[in-house]
Amino acid sequence: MLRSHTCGELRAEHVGDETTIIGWINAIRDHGGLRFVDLRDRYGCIQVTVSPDSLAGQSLDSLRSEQVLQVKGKVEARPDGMKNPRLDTGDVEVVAITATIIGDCPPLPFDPSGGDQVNEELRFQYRFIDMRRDEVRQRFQLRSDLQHAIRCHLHKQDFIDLETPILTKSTPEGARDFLVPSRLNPGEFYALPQSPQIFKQIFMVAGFDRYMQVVRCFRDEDLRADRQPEFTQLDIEMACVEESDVIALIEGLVVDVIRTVTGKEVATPFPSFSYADAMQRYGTDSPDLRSDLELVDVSDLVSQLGFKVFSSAIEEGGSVRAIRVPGGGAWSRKQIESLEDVVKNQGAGGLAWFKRTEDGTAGSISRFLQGEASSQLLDRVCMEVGDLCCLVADRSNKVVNGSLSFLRKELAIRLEQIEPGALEFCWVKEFPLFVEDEASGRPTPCHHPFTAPHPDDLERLEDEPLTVRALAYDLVLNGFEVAGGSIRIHQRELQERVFEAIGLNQEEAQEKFSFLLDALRYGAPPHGGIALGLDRLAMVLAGVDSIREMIAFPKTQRGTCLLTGAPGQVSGEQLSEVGLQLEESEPDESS
RNA sequence: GGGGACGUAGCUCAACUGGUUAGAGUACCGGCCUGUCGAGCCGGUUGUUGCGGGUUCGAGUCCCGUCGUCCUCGCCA
Repeated sequence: MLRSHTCGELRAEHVGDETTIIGWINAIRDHGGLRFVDLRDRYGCIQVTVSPDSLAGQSLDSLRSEQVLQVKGKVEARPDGMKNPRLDTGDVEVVAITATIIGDCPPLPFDPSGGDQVNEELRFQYRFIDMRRDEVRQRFQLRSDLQHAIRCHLHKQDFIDLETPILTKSTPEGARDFLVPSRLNPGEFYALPQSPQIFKQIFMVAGFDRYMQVVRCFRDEDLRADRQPEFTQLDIEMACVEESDVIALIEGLVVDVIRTVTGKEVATPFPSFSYADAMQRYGTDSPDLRSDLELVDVSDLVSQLGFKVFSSAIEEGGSVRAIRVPGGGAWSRKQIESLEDVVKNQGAGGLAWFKRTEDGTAGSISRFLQGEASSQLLDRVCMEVGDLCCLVADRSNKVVNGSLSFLRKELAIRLEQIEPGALEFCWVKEFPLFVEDEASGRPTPCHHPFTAPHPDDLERLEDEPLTVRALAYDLVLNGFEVAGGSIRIHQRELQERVFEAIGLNQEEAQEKFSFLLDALRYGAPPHGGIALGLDRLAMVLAGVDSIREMIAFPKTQRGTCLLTGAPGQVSGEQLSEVGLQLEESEPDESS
């Protein structure tokens, strides 16, 4: 070893010992003859003193931040009054006998002590420097601890960790696939997996009745703060289970690993909503329960108020819904009207509002608030004096829900309801099995085509497919979807009925999913599972608001890697080996 | 594909309604300094204002285009 100790481990008990340490120069305080050098590694930071008195005839110039320095010296107690209680190693210091720059470093492209304030572009371009920072190191330590705790927990419960292919087959539906050309089969392509869905079901047929894998997944879709084209899932599948078994397993797992990595206690069972309830009360299928604000449907009451925006929205099949803002009556007109942008961004025409005052109501729609309907409205929304009520009306319930769920988020922030460090889980269940595809008008799977229909709704599968609920469930944390799963179809006949409902005939289904359909014929047990977005969970636990912070080498919004420059061009030879030719990229002359 | 924000010294930012030689902190370089821990003191260097075009007597500032990063809608079974 080139070192005898790490920079974080020296304590008073080491005083008098000889030591050799290696670390990065965190800071230098130069007093002329005497220099203090803070040497840092993964484990901590220690003060080294370098002076002509201590150095064995060596002269040492040009020390600079982030050089890698090897110091041989003696551990000494710091003089009284010179100890640093903010450092774990602050009772001692290393007096250098020799000091050698073993990894030089030019002036830095950015100041690592600048925290997350530094331009993200630079941080990710020089990620090796960025990752030396404490905050960043701690995030990756947390992520590692999380994965370790998950594996321990599941290992103890008899789960087997199995791997699935990265080079696999493109399947229709779902997200866009990343494609990989096949040299041995010119003109044909592998796809990178969007998830190991079918493979894990095949494991169930094989009898590996408790499977887990921490696995990379790939989806070629546009990026977001919480979405990367490659991301990591904790993938789980279990045989001989019902929905409640999967839910119980995940609650136990999540509570255990969060306790292990953060020390926090999370109460179970988690609150649970049907999809319909979640949409009704929060306007979204991933409600953030850190806020207790709820939406209230007032369509039936406001249709009689004589306010045309409301009545015409309802006549056209839409709705009017409200959010009560406790204490919002104190907000200025300007503050309230700034909320309008939030709902307009989601397609709403505008924001209606009123305050309840001592002597009635005030605000944009108060002149319509008269009579019985008006007092019923105040009652239903539970308006008290000093409250504000925000309303959105639209012919599309989707717009009403969407805009109010965004408004709810904004209100929660303004009301300071979002407590730092809070972890509010909930389940959302009974998703629709299908949603209507806007282009074709055809039912298309809401989750994926192997999701089991709710047994109570089976008879409507052919005639009213859009009303059939699924045995599907999402786990939501602080408004982020962190896991999603379902009970799967394990009978080939039912699977064929579902394919039929989404417009896949037997031949097409056979062609696309023969490997699964065949497996289902050869003794498939009932099974179900879930996949948990590990980067996202880690992101919430770390208290950061970008998934990129939890990925060592993340992609930019345009899908490029700032460190490597990927994606890049390849040679003509490489292309021809895989039987590909690039289209001429000619300037667009469509004028 | 749509909407929005940003781009000024290595870094973080400033520069009013267009107006003198584009500033500050920090980093960097030089000098002083043997008990600092955000060390201190003195001095100094650093700019294609992302790029290209336009309007103007005059553009960091206004307009058009373009590139990059971020947020967001669509998209993400």
